[in-house]
Amino acid sequence: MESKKTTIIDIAKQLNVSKSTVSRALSDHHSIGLRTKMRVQQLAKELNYEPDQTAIFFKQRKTYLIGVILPTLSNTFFASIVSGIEDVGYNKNYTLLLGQSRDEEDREKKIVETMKDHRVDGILISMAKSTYNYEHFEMLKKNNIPTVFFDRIPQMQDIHFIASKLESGMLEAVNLLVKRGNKLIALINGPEKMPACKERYEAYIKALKQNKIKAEEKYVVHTDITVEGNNAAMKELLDLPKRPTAVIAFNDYVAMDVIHYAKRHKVKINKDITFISFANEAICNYMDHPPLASIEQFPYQQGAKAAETLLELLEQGSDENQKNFRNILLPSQLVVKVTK
Amino acid sequence: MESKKTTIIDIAKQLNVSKSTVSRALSDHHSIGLRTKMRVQQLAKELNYEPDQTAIFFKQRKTYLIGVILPTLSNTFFASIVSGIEDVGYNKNYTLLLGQSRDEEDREKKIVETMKDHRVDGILISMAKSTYNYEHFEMLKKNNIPTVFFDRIPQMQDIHFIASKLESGMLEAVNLLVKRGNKLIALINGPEKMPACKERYEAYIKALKQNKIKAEEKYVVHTDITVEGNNAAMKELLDLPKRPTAVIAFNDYVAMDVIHYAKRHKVKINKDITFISFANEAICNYMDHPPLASIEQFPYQQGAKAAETLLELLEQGSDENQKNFRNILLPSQLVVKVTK
DNA sequence: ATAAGCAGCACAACCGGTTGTGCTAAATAA
DNA sequence: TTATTTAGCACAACCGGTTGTGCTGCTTAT
Repeated sequence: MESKKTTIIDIAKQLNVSKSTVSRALSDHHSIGLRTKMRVQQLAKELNYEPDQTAIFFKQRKTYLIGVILPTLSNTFFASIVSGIEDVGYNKNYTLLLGQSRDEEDREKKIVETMKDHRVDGILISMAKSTYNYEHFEMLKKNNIPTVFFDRIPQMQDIHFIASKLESGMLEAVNLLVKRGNKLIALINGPEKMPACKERYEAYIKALKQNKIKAEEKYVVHTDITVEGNNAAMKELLDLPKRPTAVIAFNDYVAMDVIHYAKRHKVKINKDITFISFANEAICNYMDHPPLASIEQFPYQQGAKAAETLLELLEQGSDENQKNFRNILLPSQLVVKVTK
Repeated sequence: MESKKTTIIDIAKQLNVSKSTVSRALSDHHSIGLRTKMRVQQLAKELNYEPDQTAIFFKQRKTYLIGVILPTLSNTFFASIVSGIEDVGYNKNYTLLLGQSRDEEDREKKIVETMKDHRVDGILISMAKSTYNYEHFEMLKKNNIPTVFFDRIPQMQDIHFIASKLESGMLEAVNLLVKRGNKLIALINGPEKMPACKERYEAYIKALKQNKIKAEEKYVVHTDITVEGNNAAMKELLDLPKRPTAVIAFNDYVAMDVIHYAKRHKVKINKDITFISFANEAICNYMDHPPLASIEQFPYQQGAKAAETLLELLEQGSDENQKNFRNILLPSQLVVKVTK
């Protein structure tokens, strides 16, 4: 068990050459003679030499690390995104530094600091719910650390971001519902503050308009995404004088709850009321009464695309990074779960 | 926009002091006078000085990085584990380096190399399915990189590991089934090569024995965890001359499939045949006919414990690390889903 | 008044590589 | 044969900090 790692200097001493010679010999520099090259390389192998990357990183100012900051991994959506990021990074020899903000602004800020301290080459962020102050994002800009936001985008000018465009999926959903004869289409949306909520609402309104259905406020209800909140939202809809014939739920989990609730209240799923939701999680495939369809947002692809975008930024000069800001919106897509 | 980062030398020059003085002033060393300390610290603030961690890491031979290597994040179980690891690491100022082996031995090896290159302080690994050669693990040992294995443990001597002990949960499961009058208890196990599979089998045999039930080979079937495999396994059991009255499934996903299959074949769930499974995923709560119970393995806690263990190893000397090997088995626990 | 002690700081080595420059000897050209 | 090139290597600076040692000048004790 060799006690210490062998360095370039150890090799230099044993061979009575200078350490620069060793360095160049190992990197196959032309100004080193074949004989010495061989000797160095062989001894390096014998001594099990491995360059100290921290020294190299230190010298080259490049770490091959990319920071990933997101609310939590305990969420299939984000976990898939990270999975995509890692795959892309792996192929280009980048390693992920991971931090969960837990949706807390302070923790997010501290993680950003840590990432900067570790001199990551770039950062991918999905913002915490509670983040209202953007100074840590501004700081990244000032420090010229390439940053790409994904999914949860801050309201800032001149940033790179990538997100899923719900519009396309929502339109498909409404089209399908209308084609099946639905005219009273309700929306169970999430917490009003969330950008994702606002986006769904706008897409919903737009899709209705395209189908020449006039939107009615009472058919849009909100849930805080707890079981109780979900049930309450469904109750609200069921209590309406004219029940909706279709419900678009904030996501699959909400859909599961409200479907469960509706069943308990004698609603025939996808007959009396047709359900459609967001995310297209695997769970849907195992439900006895899954929603008719779910709008897939392709988290893995989103993560992969975000990583690719960041890596492109890294390859080009830092001047370019502050110019052409990439604002990428990936289309979502309706996936029909129940065919019959 | 300051073009370059300010260094300790910039400060030293402007104040006409040596860089060592600046360094010590910033770290509040006692041998520096109050006046200079103040001057240095103020200028440092003005110039927005931030120490270059890569230089410090390089000098101190400590990175505050811990590597996490696992098959995939696209799996609730592993994602939760990482979530637990990150939380513990965060509180002790460690950051995670993440790599997915995708269950490929080569990729696992390459990731281990990368982690070592990045001079992580320690590593947490859950082994890839296909890993049969352990030389990269041995290498970690030789290089004195503290390593803790979790969940998927290699068959090696003298390693630290942490895993979930299925025995306790399995015993609870069988006890419950027997209490409810079941005597023909089947096991739908996973791929025979997987250690998790072997462990379930042994726990199953042991639990039966404790309940004085004699195990019959035909009541133990295997699935490759595909939908088809799951259905085939269930078919095998239903085709038996004497159908089992209870089935313990490899995990919740398998359970969902086989329950689905059984229902299609007129089996009354948890009446004709009682189901119990592993993992206790959230999905169970949304099924119309969930298994009677599921054996929870507390992945988040497992991750947290693994991280704590590694951090303890980091705090003690490297001599100690190679002596008292921590083999921790966390008890699993039966969670009853259906109360009526 | 002088020696001893200590506060306060500078100098330099070090971590392990990379890289620009310069020296020496052999090879080639004049 | 002498001048010029060039191959092959050594030397040293550098990246940005940390840390051991030594020097200076003031304060205190004798």
